[in-house]
Amino acid sequence: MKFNEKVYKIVRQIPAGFVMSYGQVAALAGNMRASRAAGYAMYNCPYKDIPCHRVVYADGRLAAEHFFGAGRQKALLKSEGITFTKDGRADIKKHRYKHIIQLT
DNA sequence: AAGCTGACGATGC
DNA sequence: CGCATCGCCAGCT
Repeated sequence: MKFNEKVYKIVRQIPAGFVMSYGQVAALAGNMRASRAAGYAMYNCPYKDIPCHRVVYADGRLAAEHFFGAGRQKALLKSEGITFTKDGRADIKKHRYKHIIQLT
């Protein structure tokens, strides 16, 4: 299975109300340093059932508005219960999903 | 087969 | 704390 496929399966299993960093996804996909590759995988976005909006930067920042539209990702996350700091970052400290994810 | 690219992350200043 | 730089890895051309 390709790295990208793993990434998709992982991201797809992130429950609403939680977020994961690209690096976290990459780690679960097999390579802790492949955060960029994980982002590349998201860029492909082959399936629409992938909650790619729940994947954020390690520091809680959201992806560039260019991909989701102005404030789109933030709105989605907020609607799922994610809280934000005044800096505009997702409160990843509280909502980071740290459970094991199955790749099957 | 080789090089280029990018939804990243850690460090340095 | 914000900005700049370097290093990383998988995929694409």
